Amino acid sequence: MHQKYSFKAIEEKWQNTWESQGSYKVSEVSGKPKFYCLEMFPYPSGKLHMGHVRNYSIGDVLARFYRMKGYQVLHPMGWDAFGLPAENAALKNNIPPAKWTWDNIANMRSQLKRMGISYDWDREVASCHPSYYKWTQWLFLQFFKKGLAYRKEANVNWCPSCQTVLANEQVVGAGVCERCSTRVEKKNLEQWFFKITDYADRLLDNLPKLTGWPERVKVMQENWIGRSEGARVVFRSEEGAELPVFTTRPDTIFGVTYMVIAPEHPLVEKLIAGKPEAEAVRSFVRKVMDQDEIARTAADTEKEGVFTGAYAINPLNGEKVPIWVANYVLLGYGTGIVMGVPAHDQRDFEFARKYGLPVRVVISPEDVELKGEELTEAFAAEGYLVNSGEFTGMPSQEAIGAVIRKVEELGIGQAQVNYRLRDWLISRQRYWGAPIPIVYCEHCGIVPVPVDQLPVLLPEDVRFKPTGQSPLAELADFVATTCPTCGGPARRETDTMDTFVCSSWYFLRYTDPLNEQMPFSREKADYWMPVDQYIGGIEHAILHLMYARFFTMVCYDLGLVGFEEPFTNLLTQGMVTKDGFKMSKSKGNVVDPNYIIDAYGADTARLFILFAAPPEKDLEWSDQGVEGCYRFLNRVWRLAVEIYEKYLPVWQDAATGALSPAGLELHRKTHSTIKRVSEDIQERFNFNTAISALMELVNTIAKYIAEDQERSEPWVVREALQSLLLCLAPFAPHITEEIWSAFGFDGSVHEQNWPEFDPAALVLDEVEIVVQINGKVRDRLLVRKGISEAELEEKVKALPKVSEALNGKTIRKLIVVPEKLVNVVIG
RNA sequence: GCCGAAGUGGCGGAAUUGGCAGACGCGCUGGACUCAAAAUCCAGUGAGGCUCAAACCUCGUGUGGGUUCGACCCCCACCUUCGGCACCA
Repeated sequence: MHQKYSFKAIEEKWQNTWESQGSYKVSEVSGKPKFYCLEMFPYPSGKLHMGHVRNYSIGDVLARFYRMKGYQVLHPMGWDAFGLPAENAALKNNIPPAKWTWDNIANMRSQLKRMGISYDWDREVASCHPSYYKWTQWLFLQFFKKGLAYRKEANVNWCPSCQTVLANEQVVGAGVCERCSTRVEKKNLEQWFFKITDYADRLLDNLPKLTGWPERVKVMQENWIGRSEGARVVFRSEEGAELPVFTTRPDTIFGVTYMVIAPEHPLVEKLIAGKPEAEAVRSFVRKVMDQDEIARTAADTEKEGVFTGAYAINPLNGEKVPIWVANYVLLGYGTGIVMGVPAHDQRDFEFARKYGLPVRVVISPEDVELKGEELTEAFAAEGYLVNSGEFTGMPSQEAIGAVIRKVEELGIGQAQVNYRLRDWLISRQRYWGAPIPIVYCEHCGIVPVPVDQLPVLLPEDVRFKPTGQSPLAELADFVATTCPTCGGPARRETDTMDTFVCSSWYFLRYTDPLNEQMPFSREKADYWMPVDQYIGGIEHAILHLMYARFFTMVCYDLGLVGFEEPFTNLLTQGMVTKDGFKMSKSKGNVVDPNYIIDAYGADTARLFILFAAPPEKDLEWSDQGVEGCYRFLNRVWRLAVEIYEKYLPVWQDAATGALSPAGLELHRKTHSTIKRVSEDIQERFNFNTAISALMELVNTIAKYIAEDQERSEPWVVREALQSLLLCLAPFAPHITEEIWSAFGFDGSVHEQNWPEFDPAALVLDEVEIVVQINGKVRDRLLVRKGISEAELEEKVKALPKVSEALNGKTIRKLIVVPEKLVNVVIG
């Protein structure tokens, strides 16, 4: 063995060997358990960043671990390759987006290879390749056939910087674009949508079954879906126009003192027709519409409204109440009309007080009488009905059902569930995406491109000007086509699909990446799926993770797969920060993975990033911490060299005779380390503590060989070294492979069975008992294992510390925790 | 405002879930090796008190209470930080 740890030579050597031997290629094997380990595929921005390094290091530990555990491990990598940066780069540098993207992919692929991640590169996919987006388009057509892809005009989010529309999920924070943080505007446009709302219930109901998902991700999805149960009740205006409302509190219907309609509601014009208030209402509506959507929907925006001059009739008590228009009612939720119950809804309360509308109490707590005029805030809790006709006296829970039955009887309403979730807007007015496979024909209307004409290829000779229209629209050759149905002249859809569509099914393609007949075969998908461990950033908690679930459910309904949920276990890794901030160019705190690999090697980079923090937490980058990990690997190397020189000539496989105390301790440490590392990887994902256990083992081995003069029990050292290499292999694959091979051990370290610990090795003859007096540690006692409780108590009582503390007082109580602790309670 | 997560040495973090707080690593201090430095190795390292030294004692896991023989861990109230949602009827 070389005296020096030459990481560069070692890493290159083994990466080449693994590649030429196809070490990580995998196929289906019946009768062997499978493990699908998946990291979120990256956008090919050009360079790996530390977040990627962290993501893929975590995945690789698991992939290598489960391989050693005897699983068929599917561990693929690919590229989420459509998207705006390619177009922006094209504009800036005059490079075609395709070239820019493929160059970036080549660059990042070679970086990943330098990391030594165990991917099956034969399964690599790129969402911008026609062999992939052909199937994205195919899936779109399946959605279309099922009525799950449709076109409609809607008031949609528009990012003026990206010059395209966005899905609701892509508007974040205070109404800014998820990509570029530009403030999003609203536009009325005709667009393509996926009917994700049809799946709202299933997306919600399955959440509790996802026991391997972090609670917070599930909560975020639950909030996003925003299910609320209530009733739809149709009020009527005096003139007879239907005014349906959605309410979660039908029990408060006798407390309605006014109605509110959203300013942009189409009924507004009808209501004010011929009324003296008409002009005032119109000018109010204009004012609200001019207001920024974001400002208008903020919770702290002042509630404002005007009376329309029209009245509605409460269908339950026949009462006539005024209809108002107000900014706090949104057209997009429920029916866009709200029944105003100021006594029992805080928003209605504020509005009513401002405009002097009556506040009528219809729900009362058990022992207090509320008075509308005296309330300072709405009473929104449950209680008993008052002033509510035949329902008076009912508890509100019961009344909800009773009122619903009543309106059903009257034929003016029914129970209804409402969702916050909106349909997914998927069309984008941009070039670098999968073309939507649709043709518009003057005679036949919207016509899907027949499957045998897929893919609709993305033309490459395109000029870029972000104009708010897809650049494809300017390509006459692309636009002009013939109708697949009637053969007449037709025009192609020029919008492309949201890149989140492409990433909603890539995990299925990995299971069968070369299939030319189908996006994937059901057989292969059912073999590998669901993903056993998915790893990625928390930023996808709603977006990608909900879309992917939706796609999988649709595929299930289409009979393409035999499972509804794609990801059994989800690990959301924390950010990599430096100086307390997320690494970013603008902050100037970026650490380049290339630099770290050049200076210390991939093994050190991987080890540090896994050691510095548990995976779910944010990780603060530390150059000194990297040094520490580099030192550790050097220590491992020197230790191996020393063992090679001193022990290799006297190796023995098996135990002979009884071990010395030091040998026994090393043996025990070896097995406790195996136990610890196995549990930390498999059950807790605590790679940091697994690594610290390995550091302890190295320290113990070093101490042992420094003191071992006779070398009469070399098998203990051999066992310790082999176990160390095997347990370290998933974290630092190159150095362990090199040492394993230098010692002439069989095959590749990565193809060995994961070591099993021997419980017998962990058994101690003697255990240290902590002795507490009144709960405070006062002494320790070494006793033989299996000592009787009575004998232990005697020994404890005999301790000088105990008699000293006793000093005339009595022992009140003696708590004994077997093999651990005795607490003497003195009083 | 609502929901959720987190607060432990100089720093990153341990404590396998109610039983020795601070594992492991970084940093720092002292020592060995060296002409010197780097590298490496050894020892020490929560705060305070007492002591020549050791022994020993007190305090200590965001704050204040509580439960318990015993609390970083459980309960109640609060503070701070970070995320998500936010006029959703």
